[in-house]
Amino acid sequence: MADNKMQENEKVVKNNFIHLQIENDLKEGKNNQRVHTRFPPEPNGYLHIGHAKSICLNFGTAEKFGGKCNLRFDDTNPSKEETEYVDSIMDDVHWLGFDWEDRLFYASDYFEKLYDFAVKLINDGKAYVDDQDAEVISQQKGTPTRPGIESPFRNRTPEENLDLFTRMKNGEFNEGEKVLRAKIDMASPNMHMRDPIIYRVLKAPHHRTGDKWVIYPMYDFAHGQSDYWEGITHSVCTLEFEVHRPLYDWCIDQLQEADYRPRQIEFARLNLSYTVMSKRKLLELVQDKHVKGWDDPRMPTISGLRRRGYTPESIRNFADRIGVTKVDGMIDVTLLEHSVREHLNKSAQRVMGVLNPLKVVITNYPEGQEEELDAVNNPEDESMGKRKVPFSRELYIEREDFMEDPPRKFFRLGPGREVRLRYAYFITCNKVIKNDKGEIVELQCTYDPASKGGNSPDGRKVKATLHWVSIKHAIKSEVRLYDRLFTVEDPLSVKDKDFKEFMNPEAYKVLPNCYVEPFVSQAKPFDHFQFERLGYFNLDPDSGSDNLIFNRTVQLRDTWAKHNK
RNA sequence: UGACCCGUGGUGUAAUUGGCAACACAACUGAUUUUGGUUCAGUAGAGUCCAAGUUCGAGCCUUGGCGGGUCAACCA
Repeated sequence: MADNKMQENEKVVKNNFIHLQIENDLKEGKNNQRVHTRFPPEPNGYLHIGHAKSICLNFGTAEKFGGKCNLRFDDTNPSKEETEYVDSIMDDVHWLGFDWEDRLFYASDYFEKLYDFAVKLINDGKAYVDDQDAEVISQQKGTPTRPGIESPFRNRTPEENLDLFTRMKNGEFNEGEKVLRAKIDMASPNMHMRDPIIYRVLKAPHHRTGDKWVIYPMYDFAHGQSDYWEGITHSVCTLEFEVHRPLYDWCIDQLQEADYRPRQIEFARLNLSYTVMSKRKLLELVQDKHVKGWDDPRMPTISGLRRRGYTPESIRNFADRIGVTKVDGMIDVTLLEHSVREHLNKSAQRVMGVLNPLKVVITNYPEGQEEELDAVNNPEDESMGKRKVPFSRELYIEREDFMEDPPRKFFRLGPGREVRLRYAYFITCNKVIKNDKGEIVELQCTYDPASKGGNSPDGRKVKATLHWVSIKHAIKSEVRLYDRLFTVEDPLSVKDKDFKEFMNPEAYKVLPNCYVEPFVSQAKPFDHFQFERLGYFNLDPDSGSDNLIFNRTVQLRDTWAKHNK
């Protein structure tokens, strides 16, 4: 009883400072007790693990308070945005396990309303058309420590402004020739309040509106209004928008019909050790073909992680574990890796595989004889059942599992040693056969028929249990092994130009001659398996029967090194 | 020499809103184990950036320092 309650409590999403603020707003009766969030990606790339944090936060928060969460594409810059990205983003959000139902929006849905709103600002004398070019405007803006100076076009009449803005809309001006600016305060200590540009001429086709528009609103001008029109109550974004908040609020203030106020709340974006997350850099990796695409398993994108073998549950658990604060820190990847291991350890089927085969002949096992042995699919979950594994005279074991001259703490096979073949028999190594080059090519062993299933009736113990496959029955397969893409612990410290120098050359390896149990061939894409001492793997959905080995390798290698000291 | 934000073990988050700092990851030790996995038991590690102040009592409040971050795109 008490235990049940404890477990329930553990499942409840951890409170964070945003939840506390919302509870407070609710207590004060704000927004008619509504909680409505949104996830607003710009469709200019694939979503990555950092976005997953935001998705879990926004959708999770809505869920927690019985509210709603919209998906809105912030598509106000047609030069960078593509439909491919829109599609992938929708796939990824769904895959993570969240649903916007019928609340799919685009900032481009509001182009008309945004235009009308800009006209209203002009009529109110709160916006003006500036004829100066980007460089001049930038210079007049001043610096963070020095106030700006006013544009000579700042005091045009509303009539003149309206005429010019209309002509901007009609395509009479070229890019860069004219912009619409909000008239706020050139002396403000906040750079964003120094007459920010709210509309610019951009003669690029938009992925949804085509060439209907040649002027596009800027982020600051579009975001708050979009929030308002969608009924968003809590507009959660990352820390770098903190200084934009006064402008966000200013825009809302101009909405005279405003019957409620969306509120911007900022949190720290995710920084992960050994992980490059900048969209610009990821795009570069894709464009320069350092990886095979946005969903390459080496990428920190959600689709990359998915192909890498990560489960949605594990990513959601990770997001919950790291919490939400305004502290700009660096989270250790091991926490992410722990989250998958935790989930996969419960859900992955165990199967035997040999990545680097070494032939073993059981000399006292009759030639031509075969048998099927029982193997459990998951020792921690009996409901996952059993399978039959074929056994015969000639087997492969992992080359790493044998050492001719074993060091002190090596427990596995060596000359004269006895080990267990998992689910099969005890075997003892009697003879090592080498080729001309002195390489070990075969091991001759004897088995103990009495130890069938893996236990000896005399109670004899062995120190190691090995994976194996029957050569005749095993399926030969190409296996791809993945490791961390980058070698720097703090990728943020690396200069933009140099980041590729820190790519890990070992991050991707193809192992051509691997062997797995026949059982694997029955698997479906995204079924997860676990190999002894190699970690989890899953079938790659995009290349037929190839396998991906998933990331525990490094850890286990380290473990062995430690024991070997 | 501006504005805004942040500062708790190695890392990330907590601390009943002022009551002697907890949890997870990582590390280490030991036990169990038909995966050197898992599981279990345990150890170590911060006195909360610093300094004053208020208070019986401060990680939480005040002031002043120090340190870090963000902002000067017709990007989001």
